Amino acid sequence: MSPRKNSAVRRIPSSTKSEQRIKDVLAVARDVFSEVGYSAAKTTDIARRLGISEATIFTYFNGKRELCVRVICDWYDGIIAEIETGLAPISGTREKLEYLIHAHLYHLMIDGPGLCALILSEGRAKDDTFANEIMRLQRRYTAPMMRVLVDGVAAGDIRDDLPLGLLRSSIYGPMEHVLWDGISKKKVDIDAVSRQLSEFLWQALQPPNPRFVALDRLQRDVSKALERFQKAPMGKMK
Amino acid sequence: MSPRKNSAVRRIPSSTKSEQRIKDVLAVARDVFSEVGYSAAKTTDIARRLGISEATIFTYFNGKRELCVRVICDWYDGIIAEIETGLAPISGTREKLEYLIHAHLYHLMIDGPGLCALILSEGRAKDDTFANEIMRLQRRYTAPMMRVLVDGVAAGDIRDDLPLGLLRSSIYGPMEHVLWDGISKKKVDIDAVSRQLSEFLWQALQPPNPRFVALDRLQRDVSKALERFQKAPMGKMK
Amino acid sequence: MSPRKNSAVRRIPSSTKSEQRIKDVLAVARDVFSEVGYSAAKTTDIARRLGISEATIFTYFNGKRELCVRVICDWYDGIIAEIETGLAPISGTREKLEYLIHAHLYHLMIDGPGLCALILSEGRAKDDTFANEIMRLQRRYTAPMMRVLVDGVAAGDIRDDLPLGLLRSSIYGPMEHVLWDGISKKKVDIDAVSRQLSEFLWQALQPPNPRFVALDRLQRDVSKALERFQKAPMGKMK
Amino acid sequence: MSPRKNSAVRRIPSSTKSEQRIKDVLAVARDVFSEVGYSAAKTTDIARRLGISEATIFTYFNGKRELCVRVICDWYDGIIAEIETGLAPISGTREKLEYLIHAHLYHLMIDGPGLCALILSEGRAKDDTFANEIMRLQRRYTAPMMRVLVDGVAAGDIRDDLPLGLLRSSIYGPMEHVLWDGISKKKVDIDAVSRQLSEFLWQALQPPNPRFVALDRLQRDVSKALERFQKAPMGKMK
DNA sequence: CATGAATGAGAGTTCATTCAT
DNA sequence: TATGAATGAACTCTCATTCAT
Repeated sequence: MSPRKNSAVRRIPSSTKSEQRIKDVLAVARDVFSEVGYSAAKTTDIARRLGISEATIFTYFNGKRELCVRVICDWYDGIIAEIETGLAPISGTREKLEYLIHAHLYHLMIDGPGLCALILSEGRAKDDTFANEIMRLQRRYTAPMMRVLVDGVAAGDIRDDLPLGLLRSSIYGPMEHVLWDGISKKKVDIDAVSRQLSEFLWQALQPPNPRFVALDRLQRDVSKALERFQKAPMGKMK
Repeated sequence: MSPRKNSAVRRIPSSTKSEQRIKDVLAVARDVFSEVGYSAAKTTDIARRLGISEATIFTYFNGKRELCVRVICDWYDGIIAEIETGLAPISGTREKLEYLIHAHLYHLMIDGPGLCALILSEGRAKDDTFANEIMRLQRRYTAPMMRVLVDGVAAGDIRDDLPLGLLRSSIYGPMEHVLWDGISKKKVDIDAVSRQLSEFLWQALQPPNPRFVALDRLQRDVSKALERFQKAPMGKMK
Repeated sequence: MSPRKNSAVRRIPSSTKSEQRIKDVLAVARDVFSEVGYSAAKTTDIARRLGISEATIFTYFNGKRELCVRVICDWYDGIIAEIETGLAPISGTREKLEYLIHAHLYHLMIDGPGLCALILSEGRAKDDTFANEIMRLQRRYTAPMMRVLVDGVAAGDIRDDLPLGLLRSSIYGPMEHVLWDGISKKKVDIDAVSRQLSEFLWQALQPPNPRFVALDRLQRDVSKALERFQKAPMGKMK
Repeated sequence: MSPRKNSAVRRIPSSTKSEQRIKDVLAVARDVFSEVGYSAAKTTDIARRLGISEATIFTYFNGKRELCVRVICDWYDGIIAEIETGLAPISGTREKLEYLIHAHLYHLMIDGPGLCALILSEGRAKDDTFANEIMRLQRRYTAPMMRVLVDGVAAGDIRDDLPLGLLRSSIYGPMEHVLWDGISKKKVDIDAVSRQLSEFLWQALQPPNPRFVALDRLQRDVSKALERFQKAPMGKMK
């Protein structure tokens, strides 16, 4: 707790004023990182936008990297809180799913693709102690959705024949793509897309009607058999 | 194919030896870019791994950017060719879908997520002429899948009540996520996952049984009504 | 004078200390550019002579080019001011001419031929926005002389049968050559040379005595006629 | 004479074919050096224009510098020869002067300002053994003009009260300026300019009429005296 | 003799970071 | 506490030059 200088701890200030400074810096840093990505972001730029000296930033943060981590963490924290709050009063598996989809699209759309890309690219920085931090947050972030799925499975609303991880990927994956598309296009109608997507996914998440599955299986087998037959040599069939 | 002519025309290598060099450089460059991303990749590093001088790299490529573009293009070209070849003899909407899913997972799994992230993050370089190149390739890459979807819709195999773009996102999105997960884990059973995923997606892609949809609607409406009722003030109903 | 705003805006130094640094850098840069010319000058060298880091130079100037421009501009500015001040109290066309000649030789002799050559060779940098700057300064620099010539012509002190541009060249040209010679030789007696040169030029600038001109013309015509006659074939003149 | 490799001598080839090669290289090199100056000229560029390998150039010349020297020397040699030939049949001091002025302007105008600047800037390369070479050529180049001046003085056509060096500078200086101006402007009418310039200079070169000189002196003295008088304090003149 | 290929030795520039004040 | 000033350490890219073939 005594003031060290060599390694990690340096953040001494704690007054109210300082806290405000930190918030200001984080806010601007978020903008900058979002706009241009981690490596193209310049501390000079952040300082200039704030109208303060570059050195001041380093008074509060141990470096660009740490600053970036804080930005990402704060962003996650905020969204997680909001989503959890919003989810609480909702009941019904499908309703919850739709809410989560809408919320995800909404927040990422608002905060822009910059942060999204930032997290994606910076999430993998091999050597780093800070990829962990992000992973932890990601787990926390997806936790509500996972609970919805688990509960849905337990209640029989959701099929139990596929691994949960795959389901999760099948929900968040499309959304990321949609967001990605959204960058180039003018606008994405979030309400419409989230409704369509949740319908699409809901259909996929239904416990498959065994009859249908069997039929489907039959159709495929017959089809394959037929194909094999047609390709077979016509040879000596006397 | 023909000796490059597009940009500031450096020297003009074309012999067998040169071509080998180019291949070598591209191979190593692909590794490096995949591992650390565009801006963290150092030409120094590429040269050192090859055991050649940095200058040699610049003899064959007009700069880091061009090198990176070539890496990405070559990678795409290779995969596109393979996938198109593999798809040709397959018939049946569902079979084609499954093949494409499997192929996508397979190739990206092999080449690692690095390239994937590379393309994703470098695809958005605001000002650049080279985002175009990537976009073109991406379109070419997804073309077969799009054709399968279109044909499937025409044949009545696939629902026509959702925009094609959303379907595309709903197919490639999950795969990306799966691949992303695959990095941390040791191994992903590609065969299993692609089977599961295509089943999941197939169910979602079915033209919804009108009866089911209606039932679903009914269930939701009743559910909501019930909820509203339960939340209503119990007040003066004597 | 005000904090620079023109180009890509690096940091914004303005205190007394910074101004001193800027002056120091400019002084050394002037030396280096003068000694070896623009492209042979190395920023490393400038930094080493100052005993500072190369990076420090780039803190104050946006690049080698800008630095060079500043050097040239400052040099011009200084001399222009001095010359204009010195010229003011002088009256008489011939006296003004002699003063300007002396001042030009004096300043350029002191500052060495390096800067002269620098301006000459860098003045023509085809594509550049900075050739303009130099042209503007050159016009300002020669303005006093031009006024003297114009006034002299008006007053009848100076001949009006030759284009002003030619007169200007005929005045500055010899001086440049004299300076050029001055490099190799140890010393040039500026006072003597400027007296001789102004006498020489004064004679040339006189409105030519029509009588003399006519005589001169006659002499030449006769001379030519004679020559033609002597070269003519002696043939059949019996 | 045995083949060395370490130092200067390397030019082994001497067949007719080789000589052609050398000429070709020199021709192209002249173009390139003229166009962009010494340091911006690239051996690559020269080679490419010739359609040969860079290495070939180095087979014939020991380096860029040497190549440049050869270009300059050859250029001087050519012009010197032409001028001397052209001068021979001309008689009359003034006629000779006019011829030399015209020839100088003509050749430098044709070969462009590039070579001119090249010589000017490269003439001063402090350490170099090759500035000498150029100086020697320059002396040879101006020799005819010097002889004209000397003879003119002897014949009483040209004033003898000024140092020859000054006269030379007063002749070549204006021409250089005129050429320099000629770059920016579209065209210079060489015939007109050389006529005007030689008239101007001729008047300046005349032995000054002693009567005129005396008058001039008188005028100046009186003028100065007057001025002094006017500036004098008006004080106690009772 | 000509050259394809490779490179050493820098050049200018950038930027996160430090530190005395 | 806040900062003006300075910089070390890299980075991408250039080019005259060499040398085995």
